[in-house]
Amino acid sequence: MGRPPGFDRREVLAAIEREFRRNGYDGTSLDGISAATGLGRGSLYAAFGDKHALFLAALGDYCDQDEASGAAALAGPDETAMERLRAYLIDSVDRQLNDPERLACMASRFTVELAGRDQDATARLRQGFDAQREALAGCLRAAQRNGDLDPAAEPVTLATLLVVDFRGIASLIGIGLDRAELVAVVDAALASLPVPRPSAAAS
Amino acid sequence: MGRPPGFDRREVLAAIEREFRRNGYDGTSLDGISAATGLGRGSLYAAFGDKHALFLAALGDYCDQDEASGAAALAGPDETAMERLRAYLIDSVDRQLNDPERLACMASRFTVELAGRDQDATARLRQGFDAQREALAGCLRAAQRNGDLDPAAEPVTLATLLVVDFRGIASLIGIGLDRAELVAVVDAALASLPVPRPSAAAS
DNA sequence: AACGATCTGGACTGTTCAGTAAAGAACCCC
DNA sequence: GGGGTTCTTTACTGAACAGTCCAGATCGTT
Repeated sequence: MGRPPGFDRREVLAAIEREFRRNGYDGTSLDGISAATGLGRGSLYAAFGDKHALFLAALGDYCDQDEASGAAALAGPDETAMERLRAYLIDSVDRQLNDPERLACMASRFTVELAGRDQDATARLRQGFDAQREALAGCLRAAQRNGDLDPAAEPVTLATLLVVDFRGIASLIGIGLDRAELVAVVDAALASLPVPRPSAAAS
Repeated sequence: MGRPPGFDRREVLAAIEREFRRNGYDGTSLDGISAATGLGRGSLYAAFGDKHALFLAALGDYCDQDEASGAAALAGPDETAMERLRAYLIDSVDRQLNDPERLACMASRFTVELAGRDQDATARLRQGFDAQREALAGCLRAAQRNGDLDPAAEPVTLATLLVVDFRGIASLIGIGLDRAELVAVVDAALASLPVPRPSAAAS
């Protein structure tokens, strides 16, 4: 009963996410969001609440998708764990490079902008960080099982290092590094993972 | 001739820098800067120009100091190059951890916030990036000369990787990683630098 | 086809913003 | 100590902001 909403929630959230991603939290106005989504302010307030709630909805939606796609990209058989790792990192570089505005991902951007200021956002970002790190750690454990990685290495620490690399690269793309440099950095990061001791030969 | 300014330019720039660093570019108001510096808007405009010029002055001042202190911390005899490298990274972690608000450094913050939007700022940040990378590359070359690092490794690529680590860590401190984790990541990053081939024994 | 519930979009409010202008205070030089 | 130059403060302007509200449009239900 009553009139149904005339918009697709996912589409609207995607447009909102892009608006925040481009302009930052403070730099984004409700007028801008209204223009980007085609919805009036009244509709936005009725559907999502105030600016902060609106932002959290967009951030949550982004994180949900990011966590799911990351976990999917890194899951698979032990034999190809290292390949998946490289593909995951290269893919994130290319996705940002191919973005029409080369915008950093939501996570990188708002971890810097909102940490220590917006507890709700920080909590959601922390959850995303944990998920990304755990997905990477799982892939590293697979690589260890396959003999591609020193079994004595601590997967969580190395996974943290990879997230650090991931975020650092996302930050620095905006400064003008070209694809070749970025790929070289990714390869250097992967090449530097501890190889198995010679005594413990691989299968 | 005429009345001299009643403030210390460096002090004022430091206060302005902190204000921008805490609130971001869009989140910083001239009222806030006025309160933080004790100067009226008129004085600020007369001394530095508009908000953008004011920001660039603070950013430039920060970068100048950062580049100088980084180069100084990484310069020294070949024998202790690896120690300097570790001290440099640990030191940057501690400085941010000890910051009363755990604010990320100017470079990390504004590379994310202003890339692709503020050409002047991006250019200055790029210059800072190049300086940091070159200082790190110099230290890596020293380590190579001392036999601590594979002489076949490309110092600039590894230096880029270290800047990536540096920026990534700066981003992630805000998310709540504790010091032990961060130190472990720094050590993992350093441990993973390519060691010399066994055939080429050190001096 | 008419009702009522829900959605929609524009108008409105009070606040804050960046930037300007002018009046007043402080200082150096002569 | 006076004059002129520079600094400092305050008040002001027009625009943009977040958030609210309501009249009208739209659709499922009966």
